[in-house]
Amino acid sequence: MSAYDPKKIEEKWNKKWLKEKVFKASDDSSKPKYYQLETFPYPSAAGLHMGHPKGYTAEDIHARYMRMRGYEVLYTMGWDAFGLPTENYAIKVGKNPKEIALANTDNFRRQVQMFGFSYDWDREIDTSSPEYYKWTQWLFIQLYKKGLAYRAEARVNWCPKDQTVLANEQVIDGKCERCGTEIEERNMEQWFFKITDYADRLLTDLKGLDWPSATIKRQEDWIGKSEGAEIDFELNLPRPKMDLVFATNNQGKFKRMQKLFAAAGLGITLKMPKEIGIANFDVVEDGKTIAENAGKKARALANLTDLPVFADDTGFFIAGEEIDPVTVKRNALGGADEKALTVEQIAEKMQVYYKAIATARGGKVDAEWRQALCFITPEKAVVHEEAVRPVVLTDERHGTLDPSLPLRGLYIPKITGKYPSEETEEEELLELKSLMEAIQRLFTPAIKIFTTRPDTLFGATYLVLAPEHPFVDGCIKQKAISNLDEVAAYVKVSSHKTDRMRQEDVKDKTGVELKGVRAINPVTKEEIPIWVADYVLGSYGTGAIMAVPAHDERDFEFAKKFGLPIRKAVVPKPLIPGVPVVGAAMGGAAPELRVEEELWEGRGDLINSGEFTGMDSEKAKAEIVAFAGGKMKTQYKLRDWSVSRQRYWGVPIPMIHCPKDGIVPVPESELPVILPDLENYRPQGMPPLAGSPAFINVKCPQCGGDAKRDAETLDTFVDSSWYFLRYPDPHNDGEIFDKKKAAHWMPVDLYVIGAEHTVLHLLYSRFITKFLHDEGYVSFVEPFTRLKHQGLIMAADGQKMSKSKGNVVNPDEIVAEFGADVTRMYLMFIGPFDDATPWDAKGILGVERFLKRFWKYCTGASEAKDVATVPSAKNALHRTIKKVGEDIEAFKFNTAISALMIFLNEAELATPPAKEDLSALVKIIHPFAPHMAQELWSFMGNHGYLDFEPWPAYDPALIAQEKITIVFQVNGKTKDTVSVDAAIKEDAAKEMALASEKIRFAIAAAGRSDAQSPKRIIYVDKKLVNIVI
RNA sequence: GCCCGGGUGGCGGAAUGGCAGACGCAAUGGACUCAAAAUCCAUCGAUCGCAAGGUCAUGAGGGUUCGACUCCCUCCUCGGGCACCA
Repeated sequence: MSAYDPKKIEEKWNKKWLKEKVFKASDDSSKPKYYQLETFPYPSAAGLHMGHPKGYTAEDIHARYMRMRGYEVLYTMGWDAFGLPTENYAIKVGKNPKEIALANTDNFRRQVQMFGFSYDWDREIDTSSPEYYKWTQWLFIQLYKKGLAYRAEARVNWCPKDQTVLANEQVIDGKCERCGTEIEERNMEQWFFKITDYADRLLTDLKGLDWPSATIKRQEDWIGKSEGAEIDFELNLPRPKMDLVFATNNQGKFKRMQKLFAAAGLGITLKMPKEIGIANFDVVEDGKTIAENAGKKARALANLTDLPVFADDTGFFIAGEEIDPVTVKRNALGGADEKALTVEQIAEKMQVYYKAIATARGGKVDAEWRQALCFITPEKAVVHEEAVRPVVLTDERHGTLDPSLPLRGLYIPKITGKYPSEETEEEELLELKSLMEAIQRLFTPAIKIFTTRPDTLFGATYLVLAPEHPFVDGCIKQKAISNLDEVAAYVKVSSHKTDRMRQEDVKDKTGVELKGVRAINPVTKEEIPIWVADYVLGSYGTGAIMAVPAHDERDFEFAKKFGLPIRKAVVPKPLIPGVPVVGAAMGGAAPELRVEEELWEGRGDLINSGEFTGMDSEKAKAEIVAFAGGKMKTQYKLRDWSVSRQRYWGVPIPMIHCPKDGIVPVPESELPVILPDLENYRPQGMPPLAGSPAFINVKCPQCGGDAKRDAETLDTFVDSSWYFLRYPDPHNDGEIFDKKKAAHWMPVDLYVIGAEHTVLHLLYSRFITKFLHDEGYVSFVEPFTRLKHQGLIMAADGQKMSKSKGNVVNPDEIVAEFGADVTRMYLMFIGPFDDATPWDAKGILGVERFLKRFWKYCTGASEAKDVATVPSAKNALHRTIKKVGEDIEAFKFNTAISALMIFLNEAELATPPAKEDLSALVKIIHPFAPHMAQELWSFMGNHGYLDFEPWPAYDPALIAQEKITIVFQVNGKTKDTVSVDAAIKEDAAKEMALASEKIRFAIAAAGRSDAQSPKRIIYVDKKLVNIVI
């Protein structure tokens, strides 16, 4: 047998593997499935960098190992080929992006094939191919149909160099993630995906995933859930008298409501539509919820008048399900003729129906009666409110529901115990008290704030509004403040600041007071000033905060700077119960703190807090919120996903803008909307596609009139947020994927991605998966079961590899010099898989030597050494089989390789191996160095591929037979080591220890020459004996 | 500022409560050779000692334990992330 010649054998096996489609994954194998995925690369002009083969080799080792363990492995490759760098590069070299992308993918394919990764190449996908992006477009349309893709004007990040909008996530340190240019902010109309609808599920479903904890943490942080409360601060402004149109044609209802409004003393005159000259007011109540129905009615009327509009709808929540009486009646009657039934009979049928729902939902019949309101202001701002009251379904007026008794009433309101028709006006007002309170709140000038610290409400000494808060704008427009110019100037200055600039001012807060208007602290009833400051963000919460300078560092700084009052509401818990913390405000008066007193942001006991004084601050939160008339509220930092890009090389957005019908999706039968070849695809202040009349001008699919296509393309993160669902069925032209095939292969069992993808790609992919779940396409809610990250390969100097630093190691050169197997193995041996480790040009020599020696050993060219004699390497082999298998599963490839090296070091000293042992050895190195192992396998006279040979089993008995080394210690310090039988017992070990010369010597040296007995002897099984003296 | 990870020989790293430095690189000495490369053998944390052996040592300091790289506290330092989210 000749010497190890990687070039020759690697070419040979790579060709065979490809030609014979050895790694084709079968959709209907009887073997258990295993789906492995790695981030498909962005095929850049630079070719592979060393980080790619590091992650890919790990996956390939795992894939080959799993095949040997009897799994049908789906392991694939594809190209995330759309995107800016390719487009920019194409512009630079004056070629078409498509040409560039094709050349790049060809190069990438050549490179990954050179490494011998065991992909099923028949499933290769390319996001820039119409076959693929047809389904990206289809996905967009599905999201649009569900209201999850919407257009809105928004402040966006604009990269002036790339001439496009970027998602918040693509802005790093105020600069473009791709090109590093400083980002500008602009207001533009954009497409968004409503990922915020999934915020809570994206958070809770993280539990139970086999992901690195840091990645889970980063997802959680990004979603940014905060539990707090919304509290209204009334203003010292008079409540306006006003007319309000009630969106109903029902005279009876109108009269009752009119009386209620009058009785509540709100200064509001309720009018019917016909009173303001609107005769035909009619709306179909087909909303999914009562709030939606109320909204529909209000909106329909609001389009016809400039007066504020009010609409209501009523219904029930029974055992968690919302149902309006109209629906209940329809379902309860089940097609029966209503006119043929008595009122009692209808009531009975309805109650049976209610009961059935309740029983289906776990037997609980407790229910809530709800009245949903919708107000629309003359400025078309929409406000929803709801009044909720528990009711009990009864058979008798005050009894409980017993299925065996005859059914009577429909419901009994809890307070008066009467049917609505029997109530007096006062009683009805009492019943609807919470509703009237909600109305009252709506029409009382107030500012709604969000806080996570409602427990500190008694310490709120001023409010702060974001400069973009509508109230600030209102104050300026209506000239409601005395320092108009000052406020207007401040708002103007901050509107020119980017978020980035605002952040730079963290330590120097600015702001102005709205003079002439004050807010009322809802619990202290004190009038407090209102300020405008850009340290409050308009885009989070309600854009307004209550400032509690004693318990919030930002408010504290602001209060110090502008001389605002600071009042303590919480003091730290006393260390000894009952004894107050020294320095805390004691003994009553003097709630005002001096500025130099420190702030306390932690939990504690309430002070200066009226009836809540003395309570634990955490426990007081909910009670204070209720007391202040606020409500608990959960906020998320997560924002909707902006997906429009004003560039060429991406997926065209499959939407049509019709002057008559508005936005109309391209009919699904007309997909894909092909990205056309353009003469000029450079961005020039507008999306390149807008410059192509042939593309843009189109007939509206709805009315057939002239319309225009959307000229923007999709963020490439959309392409990659579903690609893992395409591999199970990559060539399907009739649907996005076959549900059965997806159900068979998904979810992905193992996903290896770079640490840079821990937020966006994962979040987006999880969102799309959940959406497809909700649409019934997949049954699971999380796409990736187990996740691993590969650490970077750094340059030899410990720096990141970069072209500009000239420290890049080129995979082509390394493979040409050492071969793919050596390169693969060194990438795995270099350090722990998820650590960033520097490339050591000399270090690879060690792996090369090892593989050469391994080759020699297996081909019989190495002679047994005369230096020492190790009778058999069999025990060591079985120990190694165990170790290598366990390490592959745990992604500890460096120690797996080290175990193989240790084995060879020992085996070379032993007698030549038996054939079966040699076979096992070749099998366990195969995942790491598959070309060499396969060549050895065939040299040993075998046919077929190692990938389908079973992974060798180890014999635990052989491992147990091995001698073990046991340690003797005196006072925890090792004094002697002996090799003993693995089956050694405690008594024997202790005896041996006490008999040891070295131990006796050590005991004597420790000054106990009087040979007194040890205080204690500690025995750890198969490890040590420790003699304590 | 806050949150997460790290810090072990000249270097990459191993050991997750039980022999610190596995495995590999580099280095030194030797064998082979006319010579070099390749290969093979030996040494290889510091320190004291002729030696046997001792002492010190896992960023620093404290603690828990029979025993700590490993667990706890304080601090230093490097890397990454978030950054006025109320």
